[in-house]
Amino acid sequence: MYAKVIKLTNMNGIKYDHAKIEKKWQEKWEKEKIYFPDLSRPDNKYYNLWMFPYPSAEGLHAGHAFASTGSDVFGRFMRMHGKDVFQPIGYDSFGIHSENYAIKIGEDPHKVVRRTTKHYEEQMRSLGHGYDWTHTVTTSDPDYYRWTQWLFLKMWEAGLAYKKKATVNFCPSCKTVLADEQVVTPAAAGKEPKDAAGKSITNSEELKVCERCGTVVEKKDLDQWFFKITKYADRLLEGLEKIDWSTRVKLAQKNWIGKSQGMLIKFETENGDGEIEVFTTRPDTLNAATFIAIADEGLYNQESSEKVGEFTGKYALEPFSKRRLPVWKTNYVAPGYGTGAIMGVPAHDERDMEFAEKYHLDIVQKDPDKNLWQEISEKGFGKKHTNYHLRDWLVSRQRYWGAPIPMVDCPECGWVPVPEKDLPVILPNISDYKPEGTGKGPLANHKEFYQVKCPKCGGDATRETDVMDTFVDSSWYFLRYPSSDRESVPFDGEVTRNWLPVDLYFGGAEHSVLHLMYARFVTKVLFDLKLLSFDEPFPKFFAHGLMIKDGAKMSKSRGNVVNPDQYVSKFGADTLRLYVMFLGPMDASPDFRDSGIEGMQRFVTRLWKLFNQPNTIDGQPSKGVVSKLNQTIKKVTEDMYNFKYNTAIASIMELVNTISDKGSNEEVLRSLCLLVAPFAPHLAEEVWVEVLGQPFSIHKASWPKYDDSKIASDTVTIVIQINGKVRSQLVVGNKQSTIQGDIETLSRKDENAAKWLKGHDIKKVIFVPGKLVNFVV
RNA sequence: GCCGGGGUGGUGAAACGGUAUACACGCUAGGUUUAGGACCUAGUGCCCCUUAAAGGCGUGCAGGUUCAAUUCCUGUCCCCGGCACCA
Repeated sequence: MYAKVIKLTNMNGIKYDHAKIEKKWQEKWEKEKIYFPDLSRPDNKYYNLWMFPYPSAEGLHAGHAFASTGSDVFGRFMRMHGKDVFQPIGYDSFGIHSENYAIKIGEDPHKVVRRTTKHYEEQMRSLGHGYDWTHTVTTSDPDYYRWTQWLFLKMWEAGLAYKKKATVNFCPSCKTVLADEQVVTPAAAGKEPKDAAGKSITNSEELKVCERCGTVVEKKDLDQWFFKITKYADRLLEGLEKIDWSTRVKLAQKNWIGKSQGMLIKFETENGDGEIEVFTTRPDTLNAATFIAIADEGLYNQESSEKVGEFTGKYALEPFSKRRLPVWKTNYVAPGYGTGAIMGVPAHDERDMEFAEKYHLDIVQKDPDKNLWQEISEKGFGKKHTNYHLRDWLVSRQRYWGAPIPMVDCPECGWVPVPEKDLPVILPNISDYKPEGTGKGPLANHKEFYQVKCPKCGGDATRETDVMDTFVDSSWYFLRYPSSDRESVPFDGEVTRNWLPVDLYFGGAEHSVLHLMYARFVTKVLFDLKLLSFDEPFPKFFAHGLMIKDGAKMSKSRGNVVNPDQYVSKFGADTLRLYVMFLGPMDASPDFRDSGIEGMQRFVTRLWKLFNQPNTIDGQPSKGVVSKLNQTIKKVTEDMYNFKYNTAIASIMELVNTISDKGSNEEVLRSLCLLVAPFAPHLAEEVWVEVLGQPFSIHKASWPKYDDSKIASDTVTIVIQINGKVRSQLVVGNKQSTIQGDIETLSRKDENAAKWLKGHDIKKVIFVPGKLVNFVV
């Protein structure tokens, strides 16, 4: 088939028609179902999951392409290792993002989501990802949210869902409450901080804003639904020990859970009219306590950076010595944490010291006494106690675009769950879906929705009009994918047992304490309910970096969002895939630039020409080419497992350079094609089938193996160092390079080295076989 | 403040005890082309030097360990991220 061509010259005539070839194989892959594994046969299962996107109006941007390609490349790599890779995709389509956009353009969110999900699907197909399009999930579909509501009922049955009046975070712009986890620093939100009127705030120090819109949150006392995630605090902490996640993400969760062990200690007030209980992690410093500080909501909410206090006029008694400790109201004690009261120990706590100095309180120097831990509990003054930073998960939202909470408030029976058989509670189509910020959601204006009969007693009752937080939708979606075709259950027992947990979860680190913790919590609850056989959903999670453009995180507000479509149509999906994977390691934050992608296009063209007009040599390729090929297979294979696709591609480029220079044969080209396949699936398939004449499909072919014995090349360069400085080099035979005597002799004969050795005593010789020799003189 | 992750050419980056800058981008010169583009060839850290050879200096900064340090250790500065008056 190949003519004998010595030099790669005059290849300008060969064009790679990416549009035609990519379309051709995308259709063939779908027709032949090569990415649709048979879920009834799980022997070689590999569940490869990328965090599903919320379908925005703008569509996927290049950052999505970077992340999703990273996931897809690994899925292809595993498929070429004989795994039945299940790689599903879906849409996190409920929630404020989609709803706010619908409000902005004045269109029904149902319609908006239908349009945006369609656009996403087209974009993801155009990138050539190996998704199983027969198992997609859309969280705003009644078929899906029916089971989100089912999950709520399970929480209720397990005693883990409750409604309670509490001081909660409220976003005046989104006109809804937020979970603690959704209240973040402006930097984390990636937004300019704004006040309730939408004006930018420049003094952004220590501000807490809405994760969605960047508006400074307010505190309100409202009746809200919570999930008791605090009950799982310890289990969530312990589970971190057994999962393969980066320390960075694990620590973020650990910090968020914020476990601290200490004691609750009671102080009687002076005139015997009560007692004050404090939480402390340092009961051993009780002897040095000089005052009691209690939280004051009013002072606390003033958000003063300086410590402020007011003396209450009361005194509390230190339990052992009965010392009189003044009781102060302050702003530096958090009301919601511990007992909302602390003992002030200026000698052992900087903050207490600052306060004591400001208000001229006593400062007592006493050494800590470890025995106090025991003595306090023996005397009954206090007891050991563990506190957590983690709060219960606030799941209700006074919005429209979410799954209605399936509960009914009956004047006779109290809160009654909607029976499972009556699910889903359909979200009605209404036109007045804008939030009003009255503390009630838009559904509260619709009698036809909330006027119901009590499922228990049949009397008149009121349906809950709040909907669920989007993070409830996404807390269990990975369970639904393999069972998306089941109508009568949220997830099928057998399929779930066979295909879960997820083998590799690929996603952004920004979800460290939101989605990832909620999903772990929900999994543990379902495990306890004996509905799952595992209690960690994602034993391996890889956090990719966030793509940068012009030095800043891509975001619509900055106007630096790159749409991949134009690059797909101009350069093709393969070039774009290779380009974004080549930018840097997957966990870095690559900067997208146009000039780079043109360079990658050159590489793709070179590849295409190399395969179509190869400089084939008759018979066996040189040993140098064989050794380079084996080195490359080894390097690429190792890099793939570490998500260092950039260096994997670099070594493939090196191999291409070597082949261009020294020639190849069909066997070498086949291996090269296989190495390229995960990155450039279309080009590789075209070459594999049409040029190399191999059976369809390369994506089910075996990943090439390397032969250790063929890695070594004929000659090796040995570095000669004198006192650790490189002075010369020797090119010697492979065998000779490991013989110290030979190398020493050759080094002395080497002109350059001899110059440095002349007139010196050699004190020591360090020899690293096959690498270097170092003379110490 | 505490806890993570980082500071390497003009740029993205590689090496992570053993030739610092692989692989690319960009740039310079030459070839090819009617021209441009594309493509091909050569060069490209800094200093000294007409050039080359040879040499010196170079991985934020200052020390240390080692025959040998971007890599290990100590101190320090800066950037990014998480948590935070959480007692």
